[in-house]
Amino acid sequence: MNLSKGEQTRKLILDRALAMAGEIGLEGVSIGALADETGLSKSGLFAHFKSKEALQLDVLQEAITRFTVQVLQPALTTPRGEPRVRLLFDKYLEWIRGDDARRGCIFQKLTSEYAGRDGAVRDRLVQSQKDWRDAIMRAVQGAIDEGHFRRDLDPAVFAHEMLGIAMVFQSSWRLMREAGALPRAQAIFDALLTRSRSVP
Amino acid sequence: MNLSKGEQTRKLILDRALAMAGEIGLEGVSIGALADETGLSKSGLFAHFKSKEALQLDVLQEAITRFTVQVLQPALTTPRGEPRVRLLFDKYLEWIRGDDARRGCIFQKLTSEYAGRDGAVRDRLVQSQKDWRDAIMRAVQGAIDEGHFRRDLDPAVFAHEMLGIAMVFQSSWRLMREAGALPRAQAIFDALLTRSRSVP
DNA sequence: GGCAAAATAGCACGATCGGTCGTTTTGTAA
DNA sequence: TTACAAAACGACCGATCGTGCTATTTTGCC
Repeated sequence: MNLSKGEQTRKLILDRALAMAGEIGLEGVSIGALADETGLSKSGLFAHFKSKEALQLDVLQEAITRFTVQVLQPALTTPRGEPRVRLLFDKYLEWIRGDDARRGCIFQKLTSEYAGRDGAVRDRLVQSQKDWRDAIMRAVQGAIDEGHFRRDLDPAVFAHEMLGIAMVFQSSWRLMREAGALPRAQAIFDALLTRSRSVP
Repeated sequence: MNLSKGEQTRKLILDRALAMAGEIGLEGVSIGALADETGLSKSGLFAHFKSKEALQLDVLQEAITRFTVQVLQPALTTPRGEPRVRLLFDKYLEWIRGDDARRGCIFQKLTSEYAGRDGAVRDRLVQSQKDWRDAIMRAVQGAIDEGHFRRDLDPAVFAHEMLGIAMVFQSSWRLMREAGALPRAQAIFDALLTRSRSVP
């Protein structure tokens, strides 16, 4: 084990904080509740961060890192073109579905939470969302270059539509708890792919 | 004036609470801050509601009422078919854009806020969102019946796509603050209309 | 104008908020 | 094993949280 005790604890804190933020929002993650969750004392936990905003930024950064590993990196080892676009969407839906620990897409939560605020957290969030959309657009442009997609397809429009499908899926799945949310999202994305393909 | 003093004050409270909820969320609207905002004392304000949850439900109901007036009712006086669908979308974008007092779609905020919770507020929110989607689907079905839209068009899919366009618009407009968000959303919706029309 | 009812204010409560101390325990390297 | 630094602790700060209870003011009706 090459992690010092402090780094271990810090990882644990961020893990729990991420789970909490996914349920009650980032502002809602209080130091006291987080201390209870991790089994630390309030002051002991707080010592790892200079302020609550610094904690929030670290939590957001942790989410960005996990998103990169879980969604973006697998795409790099997938053939350029439509397969890569398709994989990005599939991994994105997986991310939104989450697991036992992390339920729902935390970025969507933070988007609503920080849309009306200012500050470092919002700035970092905006940047991450732009990066994500750019990654989609690059993959789409790749599919155009490969001849999979129509030459007159606008990557920005494709990205917009793909994000829309995912956002409604998140709403249907998490808030409404509809069983048919996933297949419907996949079907609509299939239709988007179909009308994006170049005519043979 | 046919409103009693209490009803007047109550309207004022709900108005300010709605504005606050749009910025910091419904859970974030504290009694104390709301009292300052309205010029009332904390206890004086609290006397209008039995609990904070009751206040939250009343605020949500007020939002639903305003949405009905601003988006749904205008559609009833618009010709059935594609014009009515188009107007629903336009009014919806207007609602999302909001005005000086109410910025952003409060339902989207509440969707993220209450996706992981349980209780009366979530239940009411889910119902309102289902009602809204049903309204879209009815309008689309009307356009199919009028012969404007393809017979094999799935109203649920159309509603899903329309909601997606609006949600990404909200994100682009409110969080990212992109100037081109509105025309892009309108262009994508135009494309959705085009491919939904019946071939003449 | 008087009077009941409604509306609002004042005050206090236990809990929790983010944050700061000084102190004690624990990990680690010599 | 000892010495020192890192980590965690408990107590405490002023402020605010939601929510009671009791006065006091304001309103609307006869």
